[in-house]
Amino acid sequence: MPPSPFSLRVLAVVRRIPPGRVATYGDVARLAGRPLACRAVGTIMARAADPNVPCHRVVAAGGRLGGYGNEPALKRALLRAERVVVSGNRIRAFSALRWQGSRNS
DNA sequence: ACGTTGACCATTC
DNA sequence: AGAATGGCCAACG
Repeated sequence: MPPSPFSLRVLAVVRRIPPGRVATYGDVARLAGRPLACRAVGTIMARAADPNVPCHRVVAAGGRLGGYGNEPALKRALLRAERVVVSGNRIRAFSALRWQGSRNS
């Protein structure tokens, strides 16, 4: 079934997240034009099968890892692979790594 | 720190 | 069409 425009918007935003940086579901929702659609972003991510979208760079608020479809440990590993230091369920220097799109990429 | 509650949105049943 | 679900978020108790 064809994805909704908002889904594509969300995917587009996530695609723009630079390596080594992260964004929260809320941020992605905001950048996608629906500041309150944080949940929808989760749903879209969970169902999105687009390999171009590094959904592992999308984390929960407060620097928490959030979840991941099948393997949450994989998300952690992927982030670590991009120099993002993850401690337990939390990201170190999250505030610094957080990409809000309004800054320089 | 933890569970609950309210709110918002897309997708799936 | 209506209800339930989900990788949420923030506020409250």
